[in-house]
Amino acid sequence: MSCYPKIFDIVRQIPYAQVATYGQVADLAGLRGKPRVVGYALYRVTADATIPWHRVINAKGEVSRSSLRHGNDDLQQLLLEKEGIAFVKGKLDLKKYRWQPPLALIQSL
DNA sequence: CAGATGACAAGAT
DNA sequence: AATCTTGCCATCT
Repeated sequence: MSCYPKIFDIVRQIPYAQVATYGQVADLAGLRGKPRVVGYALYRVTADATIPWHRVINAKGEVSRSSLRHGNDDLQQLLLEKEGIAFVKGKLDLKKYRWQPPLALIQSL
């Protein structure tokens, strides 16, 4: 089991109806420039942890579909839509839904 | 042990 | 605007 407490902690802090990009999470987790590690961390823990993994998306504002997921690639988008996030052509408005991390978190970089 | 892979991002073309 | 290239690093084969 990989140990990425920071990443989980960050993701867990994403509020309802908001999303964060991998780069953003990586940045806040002290992994500046290593968004892939975030993806991997989530990929391994998702099934185990109770974190809002669906609120983590790529920088393009789309949900990543790999089909290697829990089993459902549409699930993520579905959950987000359920939270009130509007998808347009499989993409969402990052300007609108992007999570703005607490200042304390930013300063702890 | 070495090479390939991947839920990505930012810069260049 | 869209696609290609490079960087980065844990995990997989």
